Amino acid sequence: MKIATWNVNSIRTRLEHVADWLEQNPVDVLCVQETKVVDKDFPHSKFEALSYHTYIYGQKSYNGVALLSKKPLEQVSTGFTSILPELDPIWDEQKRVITGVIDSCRILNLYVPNGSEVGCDKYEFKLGWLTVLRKYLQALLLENPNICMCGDFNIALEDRDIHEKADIKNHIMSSDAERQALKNVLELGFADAFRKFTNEAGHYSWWDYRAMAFRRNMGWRIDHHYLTTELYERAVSCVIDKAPRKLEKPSDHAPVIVEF
Amino acid sequence: MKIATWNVNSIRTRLEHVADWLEQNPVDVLCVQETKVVDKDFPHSKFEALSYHTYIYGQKSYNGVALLSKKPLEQVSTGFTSILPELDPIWDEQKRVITGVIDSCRILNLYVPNGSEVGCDKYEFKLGWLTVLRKYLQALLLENPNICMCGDFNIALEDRDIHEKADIKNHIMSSDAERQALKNVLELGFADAFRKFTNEAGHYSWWDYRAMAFRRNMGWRIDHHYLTTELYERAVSCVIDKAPRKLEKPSDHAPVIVEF
DNA sequence: GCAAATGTAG
DNA sequence: CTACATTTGC
Repeated sequence: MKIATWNVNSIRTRLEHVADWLEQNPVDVLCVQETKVVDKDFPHSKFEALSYHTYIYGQKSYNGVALLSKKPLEQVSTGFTSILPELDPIWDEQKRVITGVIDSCRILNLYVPNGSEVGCDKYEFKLGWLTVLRKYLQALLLENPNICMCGDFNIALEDRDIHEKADIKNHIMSSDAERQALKNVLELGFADAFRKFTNEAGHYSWWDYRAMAFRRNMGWRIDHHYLTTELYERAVSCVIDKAPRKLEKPSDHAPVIVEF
Repeated sequence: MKIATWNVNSIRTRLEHVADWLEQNPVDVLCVQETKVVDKDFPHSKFEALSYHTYIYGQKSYNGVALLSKKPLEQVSTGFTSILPELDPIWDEQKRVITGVIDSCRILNLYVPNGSEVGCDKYEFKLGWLTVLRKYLQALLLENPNICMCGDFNIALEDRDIHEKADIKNHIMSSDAERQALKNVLELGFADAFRKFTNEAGHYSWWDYRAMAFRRNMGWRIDHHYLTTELYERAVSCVIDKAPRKLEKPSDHAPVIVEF
């Protein structure tokens, strides 16, 4: 089974890129982030024409996630509160979480808050969101031993995941508190699929639009597949496809594909 | 000699349309309105590559006029105040006037204010601007017996120049005061080149982007060539080229070409 | 309906 | 650097 994750930075603007990529890379499930579209305007038909089922959780302008799946998904749910009803609804005001089950494997598609800059209100929201994610996963794990948690985490967990080694501790996406908050999540029993196969630095999934970052390979590896033990054992590959980032008007992220 | 006028609604957005059109229609002078660009950002090189000289008078976001000429122009000047220095400088805050001489013929390229709606401040400004234009022309005529005054006049002088005959008197671009203000200008000795050759209604140069106006030919003839007597006698054709209005992302105006 | 500017987010 | 919303102008 192949599961891909891709922050497309607007599904409508990137519609041709995403459809073309799916035709070339007929993965079982594509986890999409930053759809930036309300549900009534999601371009279902383009993906239905490629024989994909669509599951969406969108909002106006910002955020928004979707699952595109060859086979129908089961037990689809959106947001934290559908699993944790007692939760403060503020955690679902931004649409960042969608999940479904395929072949007894729960696919969890996340768009973790960016956090803007270390110490600001959005940064605190990001850290809080990750503690909510931990609780949410504890609930999921009770029912689902096999979870593929993927998406745009907006965190580079290790220095080898970042091109720039200077001032990492004060930078958003690599500060100690962010890394620790993510480690606290992973400690529930998740491992990084990409690092099962590749140990070197220099592999990234996101390059800022500014300063010709892609041409200079000044990137960050912030899009991940975190797998529970059995799935991690079964994993046979995890690769970043830089090709779509080279197209005209690309997303700033590249798709990442795991096979298990 | 062929002189064209075309409100391009942003020279940068329409750069390919205008360059392609000039290649297909190598007129001697193209008078451009609504360039919407400051002088330092005008795309000179595109037109120089087509062997055109460029003379510009632009501003940020709004208005802006340009002359594109195969042969160098002489006595180029911009704004009313360069000819009428005693004039209140408010009349040149908006960049709407550029002129130059070729083969003893003065080409005057105008972007007359739109006026928004009858009776408002902008409407009064439009009427005032036309009285200033009259004074400006009186000065020009002292030196130049042959003047081709063209551009976007934002006035349809006769009912046959408008698709819609209802409520014309209260509509911007066809109110009595606007028509009279323009007639007062023309009375200095100008005649409408287009009407030398075509008497029927149904010929327009502008169609609103809204309500599928072009598809329904709900247009207005507001882009004109007004010629002094000798030029009018020499004129051999005056045609509206609707082809560019049919392209993807067109200007709302079509070019109009006079030959004399 | 379009184009441009501004502001926000990333 | 890019995407989207909003405002202004036509």
